[in-house]
Amino acid sequence: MALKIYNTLTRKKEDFKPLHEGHVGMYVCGPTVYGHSHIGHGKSYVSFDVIVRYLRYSKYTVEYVQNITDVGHLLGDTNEGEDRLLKQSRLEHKHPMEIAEFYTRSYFEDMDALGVVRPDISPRATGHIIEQIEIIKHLMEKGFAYEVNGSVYFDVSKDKEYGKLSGRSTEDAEAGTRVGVKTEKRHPNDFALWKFAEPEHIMRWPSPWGVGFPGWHIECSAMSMKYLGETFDIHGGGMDNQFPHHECEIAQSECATGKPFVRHWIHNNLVTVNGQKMSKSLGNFTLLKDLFKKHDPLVVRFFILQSHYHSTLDFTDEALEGASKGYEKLFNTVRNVRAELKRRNDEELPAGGMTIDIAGFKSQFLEAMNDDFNTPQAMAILFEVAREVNSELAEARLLPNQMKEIDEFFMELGGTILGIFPTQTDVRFGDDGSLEPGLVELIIDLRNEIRKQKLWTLSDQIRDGLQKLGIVLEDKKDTTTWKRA
RNA sequence: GGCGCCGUACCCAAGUGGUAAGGGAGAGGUCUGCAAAACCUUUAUGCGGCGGUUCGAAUCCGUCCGGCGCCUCCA
Repeated sequence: MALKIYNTLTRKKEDFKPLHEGHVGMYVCGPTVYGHSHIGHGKSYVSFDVIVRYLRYSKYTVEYVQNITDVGHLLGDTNEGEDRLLKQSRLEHKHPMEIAEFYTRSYFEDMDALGVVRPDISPRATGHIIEQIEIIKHLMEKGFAYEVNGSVYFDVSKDKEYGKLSGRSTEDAEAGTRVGVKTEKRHPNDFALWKFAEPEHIMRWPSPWGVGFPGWHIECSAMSMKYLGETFDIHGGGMDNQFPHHECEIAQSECATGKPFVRHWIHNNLVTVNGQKMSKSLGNFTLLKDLFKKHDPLVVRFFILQSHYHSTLDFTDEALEGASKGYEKLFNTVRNVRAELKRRNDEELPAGGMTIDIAGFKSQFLEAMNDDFNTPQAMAILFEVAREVNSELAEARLLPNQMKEIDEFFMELGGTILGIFPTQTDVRFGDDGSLEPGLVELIIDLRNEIRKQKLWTLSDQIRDGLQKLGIVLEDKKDTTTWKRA
């Protein structure tokens, strides 16, 4: 079954066909680094991470580029706006580059925790000023841009296709423009490619039009095309960037090269908090670092993937609690299979007798993923398998080779593709190479001797004591398992 | 005003023409020294309301109601 992806450009689910067979060039708009990442970043980059992981699983070679915006762009295309990075640097009394560096590290820290695989290239906007100027020069030469007082603007009226992504005409946009705003632009929809720098503007570069800094949209065109070519396969980003950002990217890129810019546009939907829009201007955003204090980052990842990337996701305590319990249940199964496998690894038993159709479930899972990355559907499959496995496990009916097959199923689909299970040596598996597992197992053995003698008070005392240390014991039919709380 | 999205059980959430996945919570049961975990049963004759197309619609069309997003920085 072929992979289908919803394409914002055509508003249809399409068969995915890369430009060059077996290879995918993918660009996703990265963060502007002037603050810690919030749950919106989490949803966005986890969603695209699964897309990259799945493409790679599907045997594509993926070149994944995600920019770091370290130029603080103006709030709007007029001169009265304020540079966000500069504002933050003033607040923190640090050089803008130090601000950018600090929050870039913070960003990667949070993404690492969420299990997001790092992009192949994380280009910085400030490192590609020359490339940006080159595109602007082309646009000037071709008559798509004009200069006013040291700033350069894209002339929207010259681009007949402007509006094809967002589906809005320039007339529509004009009707919604506030009146009374003074501008040096010829048309309200024209956007800045290069801005003249006032003396107090710290981040500044020389250009053919004087000292200034690049406009907001041009960096993505410059960096994506530099690393992926003038036409590439997938461009992703948040729905809020569909207009004007991506519309402008298309305009300036296609007018500069005369070639189609992007084949598939993928937009992930936004996050709400308790039913309300989360935005910087409303100031109600939840930082990932704060959320991680209450929930395991992998639970957050699980929660995100439990809804489709194209749907809005409402962060409420109740929903997150539910996700946490669900994750615990699923992961318990994975952990128990692993533990049981380890315990009985040496047994030589005849194969066969497997009543769980692992191959069938696997193809159902892949079918869900092929249908525009339907992760909620895919995760439902994992739960169905877990239920059957738990059943068999409780009756001790599984043989080591069968458990191995189940373990591989979970690690491949839940681990490699969805990234919701940690790697095998993770502390969550109680197997991180420390002394602890051996000690706990020794205590369990001793306690089971005590239980044979029916010394319940003492055995409960041991269990409670371990509980306080964060070790949870579970007495099963003929064995006792443990996990970290 | 323009463009667009959504409305599925107490909560979260799949399902785009064939008779309602999955998770959480609740109820009952099994197992168990207890606890925990797990398993089984159960919880929407109905998918915002009303019309229409169809043998058949949560799914398509119309309309109304309700919620939201973009049009200004944001993933």
